[in-house]
Order: sequence, then C-alpha cells, then structure tokens
Amino acid sequence: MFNFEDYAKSAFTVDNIIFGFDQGELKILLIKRGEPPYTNQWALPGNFVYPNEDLDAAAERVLGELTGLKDVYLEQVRTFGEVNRHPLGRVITVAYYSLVKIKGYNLKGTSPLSQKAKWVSIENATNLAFDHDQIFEACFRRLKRRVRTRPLGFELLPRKFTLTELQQLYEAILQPEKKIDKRNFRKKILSMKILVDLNEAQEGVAHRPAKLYKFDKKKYEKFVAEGFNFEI
Amino acid sequence: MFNFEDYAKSAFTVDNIIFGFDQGELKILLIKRGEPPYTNQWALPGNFVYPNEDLDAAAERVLGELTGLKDVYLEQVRTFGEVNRHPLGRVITVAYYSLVKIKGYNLKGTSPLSQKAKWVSIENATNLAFDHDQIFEACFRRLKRRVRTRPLGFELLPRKFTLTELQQLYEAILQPEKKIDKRNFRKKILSMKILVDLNEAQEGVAHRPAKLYKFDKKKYEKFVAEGFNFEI
DNA sequence: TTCCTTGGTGTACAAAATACACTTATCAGC
DNA sequence: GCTGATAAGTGTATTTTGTACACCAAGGAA
Repeated sequence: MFNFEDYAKSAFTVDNIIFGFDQGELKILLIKRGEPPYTNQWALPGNFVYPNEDLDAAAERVLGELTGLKDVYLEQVRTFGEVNRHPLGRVITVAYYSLVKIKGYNLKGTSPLSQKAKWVSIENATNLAFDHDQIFEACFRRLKRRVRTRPLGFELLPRKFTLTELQQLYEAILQPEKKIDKRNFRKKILSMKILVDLNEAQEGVAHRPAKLYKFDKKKYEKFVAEGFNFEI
Repeated sequence: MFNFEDYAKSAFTVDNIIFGFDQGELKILLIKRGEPPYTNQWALPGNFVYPNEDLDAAAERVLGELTGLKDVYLEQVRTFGEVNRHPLGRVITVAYYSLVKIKGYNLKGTSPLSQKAKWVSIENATNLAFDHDQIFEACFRRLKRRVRTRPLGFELLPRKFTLTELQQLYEAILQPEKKIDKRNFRKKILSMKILVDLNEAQEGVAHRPAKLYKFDKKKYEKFVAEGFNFEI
C-alpha cells in the first residue's frame, strides 16, 4: 500500500498519455480510479519513479505494465509541479506521450490496473482526475505540432494501410483546424516517397477496394536526419 | 550550507539557460563553480525547488537572484532525471530557458553567486559541469524551433534596434543552418507589420546610419493568438 | 442490371520563396 | 573639401509550393 509519509519531501511521478487510432478516431488509454482522491473519475496511467530508475524508463514501465507493449514511440512533454496539484502532498509529475498501434490489440498488462483501463476517444477525454486535463492538452498540442515535422503516422497505423486511413489519421490529429483535400494530400504524401505501394488491395469492402501501402522506414529516417518538413 | 542528507530520497532542482544577445553574438549566463563537484568548471545557474514553490516560480527566482531581472520570457524545456546525472545522489532537474536584454546591463543580483557569473558566447559554452552540455543543447534546439513560430526578437534586443541587428540575431540563433538574404529578410519582416519605424537614425557610425525600429507588441500578440507562422 | 459507396486521378491559378547587384549616406583620413 | 571605406537600403524575375476543384472506376448488395 502506498504510504504518503514515505515520500514526505516531495514525490516524483510520470504520467503517460497513450495515443491510439481506431475506427477513424484518435483515442487515449485511461484508467478508472478505484480509490480516493477522485474515486470513479478517469485518470492518466502513471506511477512513481523508482529511486534507481531513469525517467524514460519509468514511463516505459508504466506503458509496459498496462499494455504489455515495448519499444513504442515515447516522448517527454513537460513537467507539472504546481504546489497544490495533488491533494495529498507535493507531487511533481513528468508527462510523456506514446503512440501505439491499437489494431487487434487486447490489454494484456501485468498490472491489476489494466482491468480498469479503457480506450476513450479524445473528445470524451475531459473531466479527468487531478490536473490531467491540462496534461492531456499539453500532450495533444505537442502531438499536433510534432506531426508536422515527423511522419509519425506509422506509429499509430497498422503495418498495411490505405491512403484514406492515413488521411483520416491526420484529420483526427489536426482537427478541427484542417479539413484536408484528398487530391492534394495524396499528391504531397506520395511526392515524399516514404510510402511503398504493396500491390495489394483491401478485401471484403462494398465499394472499390483501396490499395495498401506501408511506410519505408529507411527513407523516413533519412528525411528526419535531414531536418525535413512534413507540413500537410 | 547544503547538506545532501536533507534531500535523501531525491532532490528537485531547476536549471536555467539565460540567453542574451550582444555585439552580434548569442550568449548565455554561466557560473564558475567554487566547490566540488566540478570545481572551477562552468555551470548553469540553478537551485532547489522549495517545498511550497511552483516550478516556474523557482526558475524565476533563480533568474531574479542572479540578475535582478523580473518579468522576462521564460519557458520550460525538459526534465533531466538520469539516475547518475549528479554524483552526490539522485537529483532531478527541470530545465528552463529565458531571454534577456543584455544591453547596458550589469549583474545586480542579490545572490553571492552573481559574483561568479559571466556572459559566455554560445560557441564557448562547452564542457560544462554535470550534464549541463546536454541541457544547453536541448534549450538551444528549442529556441531555434521557437523562433520560427514566435517573434521572440524583442525579448533579446534593446527597445530600439536596426533591421541589421534583427537579422544578425536571427543568424546567430539559426546558425549555421541559415545565411539570410538581406533583401528577402527585410521584405518578409516588414510585410508582417509588427515593426514600427521610429523615424530616428543611428548616430555616430562611420557609414550610412540605419533607421531605428521597435516592435509593435499588440500586433505581435494578435499574430501569436492566430497561430502565426514566422519562418524566416 | 442497377445502385450505392468509396477509391482514384490532373490541371489551372495564386501565393510564397528565392536569387541576385547597385546606389546612398555618413565618418575618417588625407 | 575630396577620397575611400563601410554598412544601409532597395526591386524584379523565376521557381517552387499551395490551393481549389469534379468526374469516372471498381466492387458488393439488392
């Protein structure tokens, strides 16, 4: 059991916004709190940073215990340390976000918390416990900005995807600022030459099947190294 | 005297990269360490976060004690928490940078540290104590990016400045990526209408005197609110 | 066979970025 | 007071990039 006295001076946590993309919607993984404070409210997955643990490692651990996933995109965003942000004492938290492929994915974390976890679409991710609304806002804003500099799409999409899925992903992230024109989007994304046409098509859809693509990781890395601009 | 036992579990600090611009050079304010570890090496100004102090307030305090300045541009960048980053124990630090007008400015801080402070041009700001090289890199990278989205120039320049000074500032920040074309720079910056022509001229220079400008703060704020793009 | 749904494609116009060279105003030194 | 040195100031043509816009194609369902 967590005893606040043990962290009397000040406690250190990480909180993690885990983004996923499913059915055309951007979602985050939240946990329903079982005890006070903020009982029954949704909160971000987070945990204390162990004395011998690097910050990034703590964020990875939180993600791993909850989802069983490893080696995902993870980025530190900002540290929230308002004196009264936690009702039980001084708790300073480092906010991270990570990008995860939801598709065909069950929560198989080791933590008992994973029972209480749920993917919530970002429009419904309001009224969170603590200052987690603020943390979500900061992370989402960072993602919106980051997506203009790096092709993060392939962290969120399944290995094979259609151009329409990719466009919907961008719209979900950039919403409501941008309604993207289909032809211009395709022209631009294809001109970057980071997509590989798999010469396969969707199956079992009641309309013309779309072609499937995958990301070309090598070319993507070359672009990143060259300080490449990904404005959509 | 600082006793490490008092912060046994883990200690919390802020470190502040204080940028200034003088004689065409971008500089940061460093402190020569007087005691171990890293005696006689240059280090970033920093301090512990007090139990009842917000993070931003701690960063402002560090700046104020050192320079006597208030109300300057201050931005949190990233938190550095590697287990072994501090030889005496676990110290997690939140990095900030601030932008300061050096011009005609003497260090008049209340802290005894201000005796040991010096403006160092960024090319010479290497081999700092602790992981401060890394922190400097992160803050400088952030400044380079930020300057493309917000007209931060007027935080670093004196109230009245010439277009050449402004261009030199941009070159110092964006170096070595960009050599800026004089005519294109002027065309762009003037088309933004955030500069006011003061109808005054430089005095005492051995060449054609340049016109003086100041920033129009209201228009700048309107631009920022509208999510304005400042690519140079 | 028809209908419904989403996939896929090109062109014309506007806006923005870039490349580039000479004249002007002042002070210093003779 | 003339000359030289220095940085200030200025415009245009070209290329690149962004934007607006509408119809036919392919497959499954009825």
